[in-house]
Amino acid sequence: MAIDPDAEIDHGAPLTPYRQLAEILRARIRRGDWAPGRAIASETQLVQQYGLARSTVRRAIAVLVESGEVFTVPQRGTYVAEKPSSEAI
Amino acid sequence: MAIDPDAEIDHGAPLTPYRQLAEILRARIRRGDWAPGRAIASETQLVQQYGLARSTVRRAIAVLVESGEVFTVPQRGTYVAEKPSSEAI
DNA sequence: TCTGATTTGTCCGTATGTATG
DNA sequence: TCATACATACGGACAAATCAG
Repeated sequence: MAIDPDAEIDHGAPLTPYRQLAEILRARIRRGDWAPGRAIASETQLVQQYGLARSTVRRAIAVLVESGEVFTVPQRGTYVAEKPSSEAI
Repeated sequence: MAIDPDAEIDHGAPLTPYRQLAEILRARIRRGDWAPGRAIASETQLVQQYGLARSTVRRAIAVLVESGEVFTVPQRGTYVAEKPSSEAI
């Protein structure tokens, strides 16, 4: 059961908003919205797109950083990590 | 993994443009585009070649000045430093 | 001496994005 | 939600010095 990359945040769902967003972003990366090495949407854009607080968006990103799927560069943005065993650039 | 001397600036990359340019210039010097004691391209030329603001170009040059790879002469240009332990002039 | 082109030096303001409270 | 701070990037403007003619 894959998560819908185009899903929206459901504040009434059992899963907390930040976990929902983490799953959505994960699905969007898998779909190819942002290629490895490229920046995902900025925090400001995600705040506007999903109607969440900045702190919530940052928490969602932190989940993906924790799992090594993305990495944040200070004063630059959040980037999709390169796949471990995949085709070279 | 050597940096490509012919690379272009990628504004979407994690590395900031001025750092990218610093690496490119470093690679070009190593390649021999400009010999030790010779002036590298002027700030204006670099602005045109790489599509960056002059302040960004200057910041990139500052990186190389900081590391002693080049030195700037006011109203003259930026020159490639002589190699520390190399053949004399 | 003068003029114009070139080059670096310096400052301004605006915008974006993250970091923090 | 709001505010502030910091780093980065861009664009513009002007100054000062150099050099060629």
